[in-house]
Amino acid sequence: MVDKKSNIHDVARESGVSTASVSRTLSSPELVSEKTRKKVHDAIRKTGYRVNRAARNLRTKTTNSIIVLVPNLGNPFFSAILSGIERTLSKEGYNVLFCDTQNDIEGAPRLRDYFEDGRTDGILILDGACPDAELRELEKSEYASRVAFVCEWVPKHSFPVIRSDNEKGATLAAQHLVALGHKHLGHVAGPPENVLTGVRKTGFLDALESSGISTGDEWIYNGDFSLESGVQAAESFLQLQDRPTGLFFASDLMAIGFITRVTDAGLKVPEDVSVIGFDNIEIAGYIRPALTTIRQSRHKLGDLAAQTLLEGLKHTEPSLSPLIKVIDVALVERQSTCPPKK
Amino acid sequence: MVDKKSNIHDVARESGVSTASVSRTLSSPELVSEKTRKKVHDAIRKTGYRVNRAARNLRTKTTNSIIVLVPNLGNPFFSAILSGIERTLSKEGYNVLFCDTQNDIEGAPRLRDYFEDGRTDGILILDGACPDAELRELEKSEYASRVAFVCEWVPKHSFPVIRSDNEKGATLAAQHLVALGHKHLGHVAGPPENVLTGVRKTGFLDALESSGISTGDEWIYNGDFSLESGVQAAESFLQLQDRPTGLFFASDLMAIGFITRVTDAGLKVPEDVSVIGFDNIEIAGYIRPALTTIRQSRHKLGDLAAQTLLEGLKHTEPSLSPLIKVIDVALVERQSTCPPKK
DNA sequence: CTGAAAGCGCTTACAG
DNA sequence: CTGAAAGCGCTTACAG
Repeated sequence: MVDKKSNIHDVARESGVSTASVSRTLSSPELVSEKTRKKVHDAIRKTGYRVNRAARNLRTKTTNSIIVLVPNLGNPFFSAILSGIERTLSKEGYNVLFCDTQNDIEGAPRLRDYFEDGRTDGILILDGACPDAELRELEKSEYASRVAFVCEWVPKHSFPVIRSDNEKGATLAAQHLVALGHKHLGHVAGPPENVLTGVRKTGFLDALESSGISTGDEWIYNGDFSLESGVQAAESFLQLQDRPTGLFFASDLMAIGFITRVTDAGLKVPEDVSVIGFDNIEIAGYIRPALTTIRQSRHKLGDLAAQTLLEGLKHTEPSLSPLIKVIDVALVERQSTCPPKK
Repeated sequence: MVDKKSNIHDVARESGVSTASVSRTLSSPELVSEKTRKKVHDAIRKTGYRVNRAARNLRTKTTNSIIVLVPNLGNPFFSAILSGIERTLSKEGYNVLFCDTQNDIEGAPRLRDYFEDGRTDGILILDGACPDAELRELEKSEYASRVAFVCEWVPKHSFPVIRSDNEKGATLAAQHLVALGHKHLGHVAGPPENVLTGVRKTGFLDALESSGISTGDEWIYNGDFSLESGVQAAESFLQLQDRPTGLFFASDLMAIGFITRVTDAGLKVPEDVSVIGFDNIEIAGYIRPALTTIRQSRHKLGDLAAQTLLEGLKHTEPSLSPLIKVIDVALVERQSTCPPKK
């Protein structure tokens, strides 16, 4: 029954109505009589007609697509977030394009070009290292309400940000360690230029102060969130004369890399050093000692980000006050923390 | 200098040539005199012109997009493959759309619709559970050369398949275990309906036979590739009267789940039971004991799949003999295997 | 090498 | 409620 690809004219002919009526029964059925609707639907079934997206997009100046900018698609940390984004967006009928921002360093279009291209209706950015100039340009443009940040963000911009409650996470980590009796603590942070690095570090130190622990002599190490940098942190830790008894890591992967290296060196976790991570990636519960960590609801993050962006597409004007949606986090106590040795 | 979005007419006016010349200098510059090209490029710079994709797509009946069908975007196993796909495709100027096949169970278009929609130029499928009827329909259609499978596949179809050398991987695992002196072996496989399950299981058993080990009494357990199913396998293993001394797992995640559970129960890996995985995911080298496994080049898999599909887009006719590209695998020896106890 | 013009397949103001 | 017609922004045979 189907063979040659059919277009709206074929359907119009088949059903004996105008192309306008065909188009309307598809886009605004309430404008069309039931009788016509039925004829059109029959004809569509008979012809196997499908609306041509390119034509519709050209006509309506819309793309039905959302671009997601990810710093590294190969990093499993993002997978749950992306899954949440995809689910919500595809449910609303959007195509989801993923762009790895590391890959197209060279020929990458400027952010604004994605819009002027007619390539996207909106952009979701998971990359805090986004070029400032391009963001400023977008901010002043008519596309300002079509951009949102997830997880990471660039400070001093007015785009919505959907992120975890990093401050609370860091505070929970500090309080947990303090409650166990630790006094000499350390922090393995992300890279200095990353937004999350500052927020989590400050949150951790502030919470220590509030708990009556004078800060200033903590051991601080800057990693890059990866397993390997956890190993590096361990190397450095092992050189220390006076080692902290408890450590807060800005990512689970770094915590895991650290535990592995330090265990190989003969130390015991948590007896010799308590370790608490951040993220609660799936494997955290499966390594031994099972990792105590801060749970981030990554799926929810993606979900909410998609919803927020969709909301933004409806308004032409960007919201006046910068919109920040903070997702709750929680301490997940497992085996990698315990009271310090006397 | 840029404000209102400009179109090809603006550029034509600005440069004093026809829209045809503008279009040509962008798409087929060799057809245009250098003088005209220069005028056009100047005008483009001045106006900030960008080709409207929807219009070009409509006109050329092309989409410049490739759809990637993934069974579960949240599964980190796929991330490296997707990264390879995205890199290769975006380098060639394609948009990459990811669709989670679990998500859109309901409103998912039939495969053929993605083409008739004008939504894609090609489809890359990572999901062996693809509906057979839709594949048959595609196979007979004009789109037959625009589809390729990666990692997994559906048997008895003529689409290209880009996959790892699963047979060799299973053989290497068997030979490694046998070389260590193991005689009583077991296999934790994927789910029965998965293509990889059969291939890896058969490869393993055949290699055992060839090594002079009579097969038939191995312990076989069907998991689903996940950490949790590795734990389940361990539960079952612990009940066994006469336990195998060496186990081959169809995924690293299952191997890791198994090690964790069995270690909690007081067994020692590898002394009490040798474990070998499949995949070589990054964490495999960081757990303890470090996991002996079979390396799959996931990035390369994605890369080659993208190239193969792109190649297919150039030909109208599907290749006569089904195209199968097999990527080499290798044994990665670490700490989770050793000779059996006497 | 260049331009005028048709047309890709839709949607939607406009008129009835 | 319906249809005729314009037009979204390109590309490309065709003629010169």
